[in-house]
Amino acid sequence: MLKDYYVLDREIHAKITEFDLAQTFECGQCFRWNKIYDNGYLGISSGKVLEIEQKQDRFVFRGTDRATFEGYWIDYLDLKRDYGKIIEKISTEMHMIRATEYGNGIRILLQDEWEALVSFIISSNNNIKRIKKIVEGLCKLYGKPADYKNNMLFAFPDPKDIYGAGCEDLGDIKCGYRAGYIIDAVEKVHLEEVDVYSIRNMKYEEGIKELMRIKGVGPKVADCVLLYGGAKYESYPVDVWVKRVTEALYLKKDSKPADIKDLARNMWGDLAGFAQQYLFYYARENKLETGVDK
DNA sequence: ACCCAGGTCATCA
DNA sequence: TGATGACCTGGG
Repeated sequence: MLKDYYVLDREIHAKITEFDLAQTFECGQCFRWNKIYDNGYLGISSGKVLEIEQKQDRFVFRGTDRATFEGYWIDYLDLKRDYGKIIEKISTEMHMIRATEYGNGIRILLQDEWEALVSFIISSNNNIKRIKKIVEGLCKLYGKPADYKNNMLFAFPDPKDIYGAGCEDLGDIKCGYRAGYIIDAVEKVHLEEVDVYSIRNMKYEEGIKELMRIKGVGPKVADCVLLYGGAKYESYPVDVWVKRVTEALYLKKDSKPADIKDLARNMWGDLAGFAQQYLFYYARENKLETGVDK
């Protein structure tokens, strides 16, 4: 966790344990952080740009100031949470011990709810590379530009920025049949038929029901939005990878999503979301095949 | 050509 | 409720 930090020459220097940029930004939870040099990432969230450089447990934050760092990025990067303690709590057997050792620097980001909603609508039946491309296209089309050291970044557009557009207007971003889902989300959120900005104050089940009123939002997408944008850490999104790895390690093949979620709830309780992230990263990075633990 | 990718929808029993 | 196909798009 965040130990101490100081501001020097418009840079913030900090010592943070249990934090790795590559693991955190490439574990599949977010789509808008890019590596710009070795151990350096550049991203934008809620219209705020941030560059982060890492050397072991030392970090340098650039492009921000003390007030924004304290008022926004500490929460976004979840720097106050003791991940050592979480790892200790969920590592009750050897598989999770291995997974948490492998991804011991993962942190679950507190993303903007609306951005998480649209991003994970786009994620359905899709691959991460193309998801990133489509999200970026949407931002370039409707988001506010912000330049940073010769990099042109675009904020994720608000519902009002996209409202009025039709599916045909999204043609250039190549999101296929998901265009209709995005437009439905824009309309329902903009017209306040769905209150995505209140999911952090709702109970888990309530949040699921609220989100699933949008077309293209099923159980998996709703789980992701609640975990990554709603801070609902009991959420256990079950996608092909998590299904595969959970079955291989703890269950049998062809289990039902409900059974997989029950197991997660029983084993990890309100920390299931963290467990899910370690398992997902572990399985995907090691390309674990069905039933085979390499 | 076929299958897959951080699934969901419509349809049918 | 639960099972079955179809589905934009791009890469292997």
